[in-house]
Amino acid sequence: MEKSRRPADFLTIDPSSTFMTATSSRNFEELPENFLESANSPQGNGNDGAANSPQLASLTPMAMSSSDQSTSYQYGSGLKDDGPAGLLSPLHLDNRRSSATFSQRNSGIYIKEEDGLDGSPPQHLLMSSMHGGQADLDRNDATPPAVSNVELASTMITTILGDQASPVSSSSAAVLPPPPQPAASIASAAAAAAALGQSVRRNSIAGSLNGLQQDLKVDQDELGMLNGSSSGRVHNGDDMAGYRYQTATSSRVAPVPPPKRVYSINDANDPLNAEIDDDIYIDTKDLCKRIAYELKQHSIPQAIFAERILCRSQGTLSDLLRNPKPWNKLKSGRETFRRMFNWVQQPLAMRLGILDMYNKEMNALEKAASVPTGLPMAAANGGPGGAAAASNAALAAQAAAAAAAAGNSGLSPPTPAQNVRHHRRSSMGEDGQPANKRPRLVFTDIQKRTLQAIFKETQRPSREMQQTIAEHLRLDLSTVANFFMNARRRSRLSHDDEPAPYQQVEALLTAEAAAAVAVAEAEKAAAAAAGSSSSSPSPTVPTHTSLAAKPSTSFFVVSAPRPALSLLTSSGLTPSLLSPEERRQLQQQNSNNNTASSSSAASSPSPSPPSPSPPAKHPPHPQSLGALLAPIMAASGVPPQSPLQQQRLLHAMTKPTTMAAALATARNAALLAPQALQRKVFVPRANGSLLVPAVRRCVFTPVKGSVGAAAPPPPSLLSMTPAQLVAEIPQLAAVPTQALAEAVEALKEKQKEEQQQEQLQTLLAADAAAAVAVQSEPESCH
DNA sequence: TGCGAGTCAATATG
DNA sequence: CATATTGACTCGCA
Repeated sequence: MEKSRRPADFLTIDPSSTFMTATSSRNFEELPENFLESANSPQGNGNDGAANSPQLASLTPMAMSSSDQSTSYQYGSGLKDDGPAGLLSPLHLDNRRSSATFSQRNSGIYIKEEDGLDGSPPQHLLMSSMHGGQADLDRNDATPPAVSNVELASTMITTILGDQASPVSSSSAAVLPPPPQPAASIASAAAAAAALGQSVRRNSIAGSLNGLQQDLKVDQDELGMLNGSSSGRVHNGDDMAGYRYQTATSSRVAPVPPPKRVYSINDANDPLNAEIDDDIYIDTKDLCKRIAYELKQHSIPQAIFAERILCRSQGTLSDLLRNPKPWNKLKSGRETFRRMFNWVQQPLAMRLGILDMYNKEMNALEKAASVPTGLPMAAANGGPGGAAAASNAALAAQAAAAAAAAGNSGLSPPTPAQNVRHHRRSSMGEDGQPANKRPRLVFTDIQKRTLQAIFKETQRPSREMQQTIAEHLRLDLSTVANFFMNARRRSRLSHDDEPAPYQQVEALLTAEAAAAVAVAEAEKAAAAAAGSSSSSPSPTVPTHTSLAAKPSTSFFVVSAPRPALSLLTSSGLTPSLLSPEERRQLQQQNSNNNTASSSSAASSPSPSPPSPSPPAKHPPHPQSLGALLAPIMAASGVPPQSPLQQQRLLHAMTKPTTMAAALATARNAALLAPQALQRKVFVPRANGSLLVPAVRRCVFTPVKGSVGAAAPPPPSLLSMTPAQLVAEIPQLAAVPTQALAEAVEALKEKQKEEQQQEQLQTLLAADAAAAVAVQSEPESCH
């Protein structure tokens, strides 16, 4: 498995120590349905990972209370062996109290100084602040409201960090005017804390790390205690009032000109831009779970988080959260996950504060006077339970503080993706004139079905084929190209769970399983007929007992997938891709000009497109299912099948495999019990890999080779091995095995292409009428 | 130039 | 209203 990661490089999130705690049962309803499952999966289980890989690092659990002491707190110094670059140095805190200690010892952000930033060696700052109260804040149903802690915590922070923060000067805390309100003091404290972290990082104050850690240790312990017991409140009971006030104050305080949303590519001041060592492997899956949890926990809308933390759109975030690519597969996309990671590493107050900071920034930018500045998260704090309100009050204050800090500490907006669109095509013209805002194209059902069906057959159709498709579906070529591009990528994405290396294989979709098996069957039959193979081949490795010695001469199939049959019949690869309703509609619509309708009314809509510009190049093929099958039946001698069987046959026949496969399918389909499709066969890969049975796809691995000198064998022979071919056609004995094999493969390829094209024609023709009918709606495709 | 990656942002959907 | 979907766009790379 390529997924196997070097333990040392595996940075995962320990669900058990983060949101998978006894925190509260109420949380579970907000968690992904498979949350427990996944959280306890080996991959996601920090404990397991920790056990197996002592260097495995996990996300710091924050805002969590748990008696679980066995966190995957593995920021061992050995995590990295490149000396000073030891990312993620551990925060060694004692565990006096379970909840507080737990979060304490795991909290802190780990920032790696960039090597080239200031010339100093990479340094790592362990910044941690008032998250002592996080546990309580989050555990709002199990702990008395931790309210006044804010003040105490702030004081504490100020005391502990203030003096270190002061030297920061340059960009952050020093800029802060004396806060006029008590709340502001909190803000300044937080600002100091934040600034400290940044300054430390910025200045690479490596030496201060140890001392700071010590201080933080004490600080956190105390904070934790304080937070866990006190009940006062800095201000009155109006959390949001206080918060808003704070926000407003900080806004005033920081007369920073509306920071044009200019993105710094790499702002060293931004903790979210903290570098993550290349050797670190972030478990994006867990990260996303964690993020999703955090967002829900604090009622942070995706849009807010996406825009203010990640500088991405809501849709992007949603997509990432739902379909995170493995870290090792990410390229520039790591940036986004890195920010997520860094954000989640922050103390709770900081996390929320940053959000607010960006919020304010945005407000200033957009002059959205109507937009309340309050915390986006749990603003109304309808959060479950009254305790939540209380704790969130404290939280809000902290957040406000952090916000103030962040807002004045030079925190920069997120780093933009290198390839984000910088100019929206839908840009409003001057004076709000809605510039040519072409409505977004939405494929019609027919278009989509057709495209998807084709995609199943050919993930990468040739340019010509795309052109044909575009013509038939009345779409732009670019649209078709985009579709396949997107489909490929998203298909790839959705299959990321599968063994990646195998995806490099010329992967063909499910229905091929039938043909694949048929091929095997045909081979077997041929072999038997030729009398060459004395004994029946192994059920799992049909006919290929002798092929091990010459793997290049043949192909195997990997795992005929279980769902093959059902997919075969439902994949829509029938002459019509229409639903029954659609068929009815079309039959009605076409009843007028539909004179020579196909014989099979049930499955064949009128193929004659009444379009003004019919695709002359590709005249429709009024073929019914029966008509399509007839030749096959005749050729194979297979008696008429049930409709379902016919569909299977047709499907198999139209697969982009070889005609041999189709014929073999036809010949054997009747004999093939559904179980037959579950047989396992194997594909010898160049790298020796094999697909596992669970793989959904059936894979052919045709041998690449030049066309040999051998005469083209009949289609049904293409599925044979050279030995079988020779047995079948003695004349071929003179042909070298290798040449024979190559010739066969070349022919297969050729036939495959031809059939793809034919199939496409059929497909398109069959749906032409429907497509036209549907597309003739006012929407028009282009 | 074509493709893939990463996104945006309009729309769907719940 | 929040989240999910998805066609199209931009950028980097081979």
